Amino acid sequence: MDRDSVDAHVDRWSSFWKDEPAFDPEVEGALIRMIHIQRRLRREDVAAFAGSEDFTLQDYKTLHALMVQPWPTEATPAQLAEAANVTRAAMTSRLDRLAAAELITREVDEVDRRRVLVRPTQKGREMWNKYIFEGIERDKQVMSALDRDELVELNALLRKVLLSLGE
Amino acid sequence: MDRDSVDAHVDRWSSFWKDEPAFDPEVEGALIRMIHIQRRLRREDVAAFAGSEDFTLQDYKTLHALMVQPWPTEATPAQLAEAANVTRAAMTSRLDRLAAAELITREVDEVDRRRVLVRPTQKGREMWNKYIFEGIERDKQVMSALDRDELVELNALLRKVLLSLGE
DNA sequence: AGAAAGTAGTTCACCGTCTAACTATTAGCA
DNA sequence: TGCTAATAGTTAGACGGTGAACTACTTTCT
Repeated sequence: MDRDSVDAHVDRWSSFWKDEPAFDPEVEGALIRMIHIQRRLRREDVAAFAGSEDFTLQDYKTLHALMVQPWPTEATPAQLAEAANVTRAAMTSRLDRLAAAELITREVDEVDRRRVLVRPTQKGREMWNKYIFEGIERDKQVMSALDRDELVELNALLRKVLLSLGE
Repeated sequence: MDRDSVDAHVDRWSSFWKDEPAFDPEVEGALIRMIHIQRRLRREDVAAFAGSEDFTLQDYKTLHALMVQPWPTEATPAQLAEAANVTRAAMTSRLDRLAAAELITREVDEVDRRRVLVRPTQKGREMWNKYIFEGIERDKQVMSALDRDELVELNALLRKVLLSLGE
């Protein structure tokens, strides 16, 4: 098996801390590798939206968080903020943008008038459709080194971690 | 094997796109799970530095990027920017903070006077030592669901992906 | 050697996100 | 029923990051 740059990094630290049981090269290696994979994917996503002026990657991610909701496709700002991993305050301005572009609607929930229900417009659905498949394709490309069995195995391992964290 | 929230998410989309070969639930599942694991870890890191006013998580990450360099422990701002995944402009202000706190020194490289060499001070090394082990401990906790063989297997899979990306 | 192109770091203006109020609404409880 | 606490969303101000200039220095090419 070939070695990657993370092996070199982790080896250095393993020898530096050879008497220190706290440092686990396999744990650090796995986490650093995940960061690198995410970083690569993010850079490709940014590049894909580089020319897009009035529909940014951030707009897309927000719209995606909405479109990915179970039927009926709607969510509160708080839910979208959680999904997009930003504060509700940040989500407010993101939704302002999408609403101004008529990609979503915001409607007060009559059952609980504190809540707002966000829904995609037809235009919003079409916009999402225009980008989602390219995104999926980039995802596939990034993971293309693994065959089916390996992907299944990878998911089994990651699932185990996630379940242990109580999500 | 138990199912996690990502399974539910991916299953929904699999049925929605059952005639669409582009969508690969294993690819999407793996990437989303990596995001969730990273997010969890980040939140714990943020929480660990919540009370720290004059030495922030960002300060720590920057200092860490430096301390992690091979001997002699030094780096240019550009290298640190790459490691920390921020622009050189952002790294300038980060280094300003660390230099003001006397945790690093900045010195013009006499061999190539365009370059600046950043080095930790004794105080910087001590500060890093004060936090690094807690960080390692958090990392271990997050991955504690996997035994040794599983960690090795996980790294093998991630390494394969990373090598295919040409890093 | 001298001009042009390239590179490293910094500065600046702009933008997105965060924290901390604040408003409106609902839930809990005496 | 009323009073308090909690919750959802928004607003305002501060902070950090980005991209684009700009300066200083080095490399390349003729």
